[in-house]
Amino acid sequence: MPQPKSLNLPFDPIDRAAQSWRVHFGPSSAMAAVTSIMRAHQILLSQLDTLLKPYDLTFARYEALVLLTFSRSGALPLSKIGERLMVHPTSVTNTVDRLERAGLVCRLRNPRDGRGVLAEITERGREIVRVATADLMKAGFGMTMYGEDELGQMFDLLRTIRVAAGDFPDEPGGHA
Amino acid sequence: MPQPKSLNLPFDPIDRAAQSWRVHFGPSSAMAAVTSIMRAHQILLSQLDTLLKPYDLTFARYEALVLLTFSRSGALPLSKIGERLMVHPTSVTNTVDRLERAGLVCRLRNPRDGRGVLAEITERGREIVRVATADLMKAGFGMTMYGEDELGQMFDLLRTIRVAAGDFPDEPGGHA
DNA sequence: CAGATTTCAGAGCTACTGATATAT
DNA sequence: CATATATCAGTAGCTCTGAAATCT
Repeated sequence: MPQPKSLNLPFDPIDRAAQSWRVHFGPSSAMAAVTSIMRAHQILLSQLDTLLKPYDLTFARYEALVLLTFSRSGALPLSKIGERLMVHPTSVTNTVDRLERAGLVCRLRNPRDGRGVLAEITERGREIVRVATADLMKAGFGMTMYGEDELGQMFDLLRTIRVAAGDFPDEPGGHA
Repeated sequence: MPQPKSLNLPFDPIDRAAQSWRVHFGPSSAMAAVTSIMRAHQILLSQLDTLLKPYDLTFARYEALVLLTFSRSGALPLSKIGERLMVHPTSVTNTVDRLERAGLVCRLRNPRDGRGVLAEITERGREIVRVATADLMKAGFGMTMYGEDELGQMFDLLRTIRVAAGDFPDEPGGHA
């Protein structure tokens, strides 16, 4: 049984590892939290990619498309896309390549900076975002087991590590 | 600037995306939580792999080594390794291949089941685990910005999605 | 023979390095 | 000229599918 299928273990593998860890090395809460994040990521990515597969999208490509939807003109420099999505420049090139081949995006020379390239979402791209987003929302982003309060707690908790990593300054002007 | 380096944006990109999301599609707390998990995973993996690079280990290979350390005989069937680490069988083969080539593990035919193969940690493997673990603990697993209580909250919150994914039954016999 | 374990070949995706062409 | 933007080639990692060999 690969990933998407349940593990169906009779015990929590992370909790068990944490117990062994405590015996062998000492305090293990950091290790348990890290491993939990890794596993949650794996579960979510698997579910989201499965939901998006009918549209020949990965979550990364979907995120890029949505970002373009949010922009006023429907077009953004590749550099800005990489910045917002927090991905490597070469990954952006690759992502836009795939989206362009699928006709969901087209490349334009940046009129305000000859060095740059804009990715502009096409009408077909907008349509795909509409239906894919409807699917994702129907599936609650794979987070239907959580209440609003818990989702907020998770965001707040994980904000700390993102601030510490230098993603952005820790200004109190957070979410409402 | 690649991944490990800070993004240094003047704002929280996830929070900003969540605001746009709310305007365009509606409630966005699930989306914000998912994206936060994705980013936290990326940050942590990058930091841990950097810490482990001097030992020619990835976090996945390190986890496998540690698991063997925890076993009584220092040897486990590959199938059991995949189960505990929640990774695909072919990934286990690959992981053990790399560890074996590095002399940290050796393969043995399972004496109790001719179909199976055991991975047994070598003395050199144990030594590497010792020093690598010391490094990781010194770095607090990249989680030094959190207190014990927050690490516990994170584990508890993420336990819910792991249970929902069918990893293990939701018995109250959690951690103490 | 049905089922479990492992391996292999091959594909896809993301990440990164280093080099390059272009424009500022 | 030094810097920024994007691309390309190549490497590496994990994941997964499908097929095969081996053994229970």
